[in-house]
Parts: sequence; structure tokens; C-alpha cells
Amino acid sequence: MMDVEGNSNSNSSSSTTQSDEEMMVDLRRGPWTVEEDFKLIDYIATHGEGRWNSLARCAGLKRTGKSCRLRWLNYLRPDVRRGNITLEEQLMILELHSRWGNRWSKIAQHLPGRTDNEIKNYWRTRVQKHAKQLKCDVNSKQFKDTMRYLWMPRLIERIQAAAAATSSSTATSASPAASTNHHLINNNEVGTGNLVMPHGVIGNDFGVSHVTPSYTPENSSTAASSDSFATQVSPVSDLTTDYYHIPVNHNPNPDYLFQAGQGGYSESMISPAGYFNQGLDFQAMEHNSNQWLMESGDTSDNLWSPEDIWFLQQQMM
DNA sequence: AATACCTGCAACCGCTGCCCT
DNA sequence: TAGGGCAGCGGTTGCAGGTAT
Repeated sequence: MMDVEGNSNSNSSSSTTQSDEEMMVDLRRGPWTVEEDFKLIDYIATHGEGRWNSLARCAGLKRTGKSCRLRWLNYLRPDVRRGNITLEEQLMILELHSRWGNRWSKIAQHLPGRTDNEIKNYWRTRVQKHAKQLKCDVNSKQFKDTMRYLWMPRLIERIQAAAAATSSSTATSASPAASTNHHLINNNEVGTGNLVMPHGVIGNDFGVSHVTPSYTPENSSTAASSDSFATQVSPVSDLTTDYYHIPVNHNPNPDYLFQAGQGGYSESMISPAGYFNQGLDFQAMEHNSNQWLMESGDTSDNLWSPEDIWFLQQQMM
């Protein structure tokens, strides 16, 4: 299908526009070369982005406008963030996806520097894998609840643990990392409307202990010493100070995630009273959650034993 | 050491909606 | 108002690198 040498095959029932383009020019496809990258960067630096089809022509690139746009937005853009998805970003993705579904670009808007493509890939490769292990549909209520009441709280714990570890080890320094985490966990900022984490989720009034009373950073299997996690997902955010620091009250977007009074995340997830009433045993389920988180991003296919899966399914019924 | 298999990610495709003429 | 061009979105594919056998 894809021809790295740039000779487009004729299988595609591509759009009229694209077919016309391909007839007129011998368009390249497949991976971009360094030379092409430089051409694109150079041209955009001089002329700016937009008008992608003409941009491609003028820059001397034998690519479609689409391809140029994609390469720029997903890879070459100077503010694009590369590397592992942080815990905070994972949490954000889970929450936003539970709210908006596969609206990747919309989700990406709330993760500065991350592209919709990257988030989509993360979802497909990591999240859907876990759904598969649970033998349930990623869109099922069961899986969503598991995410909401198990996975996400554990992520929050890990963020807290990582922040605590960082702040204690860098208490006397003014490192950017410490500064960053301060913004993420400082509960005082909740009231200011500047903290983007949901109200009460990260802070003294967040009831993590109600969900996982036995948790401590020391005994948690999710501690930063976990090899799989340490390598796959950086336990300490390397976010810039402004990350997650969008002034909520000034955000014109009515859909803004953590806008006060939406009654979403902070109320339903952190106070799952209804769930306890339904007989969910979070203590028991925690085991699975720990494994899940510990191996998040791992390649293991055995996170869930058949017994675990059966148990979880029974609890969710 | 060689091969098969798996995973993650970059890139492509088709579709939709917006804007301009 | 209709049609064409363009930008953007979500889904899908193919490949490179890693891991298991």
C-alpha cells in the first residue's frame, strides 16, 4: 500500500483532490527524509504555516499538503512534546476521554504539546490493551467504571507520591521539577481557579485514603521504583510551569474540563458512594488496579488472572 | 544466532465541514 | 445557492525495533 520510494500506487480510492494532485506531480509518500524536514521547516519559518497545498508546491516538496501539515503538526512543530506520556497526562487523557470519547483533537487541546495522533496511539496501544485483558469492550460501562474508580485514583496517588518524593529530595533546591509539581499538587491553588486538576482530587481534601486505606508511598506497588513504570512513564513530571495551569475561570471554552460546578470528575469519581452501596469491594479490586498501574505500558499480557477477571466482572454486575 | 511474533508510532486515507467565489 | 478547494478529524495501515522462542 504505502510506497516508501514515493511511487503512489493506484489502489486508493482517494479523494478527487488528491488524485488530481497525484496525476500532476510525482508525489512522494512514506517516511520523511531529513532533507524534506529541513525544507518544510525552512519554508514555514519564512512564510508561516497554512495553505498547505500551495505551501507544499512552493517549498519544493513533492508531498501533498495534507502530508506536510501532518508532518509539521505531529513532528516538526517546535512546541511539540516528545517522549513518554506522564502520569498527569495519562490521568488527563482518561478523564477527557470518558467525557468526550474519541475526540482526539479536542483532548489534545488540553495537553499542550501533545498531538491528537499521539493521544490516539496511546489510547489504542495502552488503554485498549487493558480492556482486552479484561475481556470487555473499551466503551463498556464496566471498563469505564474500572478506569474511573480504580485506575484514575491510582494514577492520582502515584502523582502525589512522585511529587512528595520529588519535593522531599529537592526541598532545598528550586529545581524546575519541584516547581512544576508544586503547581500540580498545591491545594491552595484550587480555590484560585488556576489549578487545572479537578477540585479536591489532588490536595488535602481528596479522599484517596477512603478508596485505598492501605496505601502509602512506601508499600505501594506503584511506587516510582517500579521498573516498568519508571521506564515507560516518567513518574515525575517534566512539565513546564504553565502546564495544567490554564486559568480555568478565563477559559472561554464552555466544555473546559475542570470548570467549577460541572459535577463531573470531582464529584462522581472521588465520592463513589453509590458504588460502595452497590457492593463493590475496592480493597479487593485494588490488587488488580495496582498490577494494572504498575505494568501500565508494559508488554505483559498476564496482568489479570482468570480469577481476577471473573471477580472483577462479578463485582461490576 | 536466527526466526517469529509483538508493540508502538509515523504516516496515510476517506470523510466532513467550512469558506470563498 | 451551489460547487470547488482546503483544513481538520478520526480510523486504519505498514514498518522498524524490541522481545520471545
